[in-house]
Amino acid sequence: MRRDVFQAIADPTRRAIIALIALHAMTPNALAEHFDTSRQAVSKHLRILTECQLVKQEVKGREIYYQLEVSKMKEIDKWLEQFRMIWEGRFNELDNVLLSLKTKENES
Amino acid sequence: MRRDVFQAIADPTRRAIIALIALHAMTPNALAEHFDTSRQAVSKHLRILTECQLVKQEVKGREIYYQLEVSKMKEIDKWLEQFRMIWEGRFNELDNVLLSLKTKENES
DNA sequence: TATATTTGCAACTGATTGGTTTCATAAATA
DNA sequence: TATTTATGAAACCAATCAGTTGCAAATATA
Repeated sequence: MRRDVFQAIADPTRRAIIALIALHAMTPNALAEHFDTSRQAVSKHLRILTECQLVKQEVKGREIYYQLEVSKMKEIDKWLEQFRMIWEGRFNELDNVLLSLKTKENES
Repeated sequence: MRRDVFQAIADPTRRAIIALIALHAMTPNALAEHFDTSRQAVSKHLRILTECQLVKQEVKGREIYYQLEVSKMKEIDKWLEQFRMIWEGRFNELDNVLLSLKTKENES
């Protein structure tokens, strides 16, 4: 199943999970206490987040601590970059980005 | 129908539409030429983008020019802010943000 | 005025989503 | 060893999604 960072953060519960584990690693059980859904539902969200590498696991006995893969969050930031230039009125830099995007496109 | 910016950018076609109209306003017909889907499908995407105020329309005769509402893109940027502090290792600033988030929570 | 163009909307469809309940497995503990 | 705890996986379900085709309305053009 092809997982996508943008699809992963589309769900509000998953965004809340991300915000929680950004502070410190947490187990599924501990996470589930913060939500109205079942532990299994949280587990499914964690699977999706794992599939797109937004979180990583650290097994500790029978517990699994989930923590945020911060580097993956940068992908969203990277996508925003082009628009940030627009809203900051940095049109010259925008031209450069568009050029490099086009070059990449031709490469692939 | 409650529309959300994060849900809106979850779809790759919608992200492509956003990238296109970020450069200059476009009509649904012109946009549809860039995709393999029907004009009506693009129109549905535009409706979703309009509902969450990511795009705005400018009617010109029988044509409708869609353009990006850049300010709405900042919402994503705003959400990223807390994590950007983590990946930049600016933990002191992070503390301040978390504090203000908690204060806001108590206010509402 | 008759016709062509641009667009949005409605109805339908198969796939995906987020949730549930039930079960299996592995580790900790009595 | 028997039991409890922590977890993931499977099967199922209602709702939503992204696409389609067909249509209606409004504007431009012949």
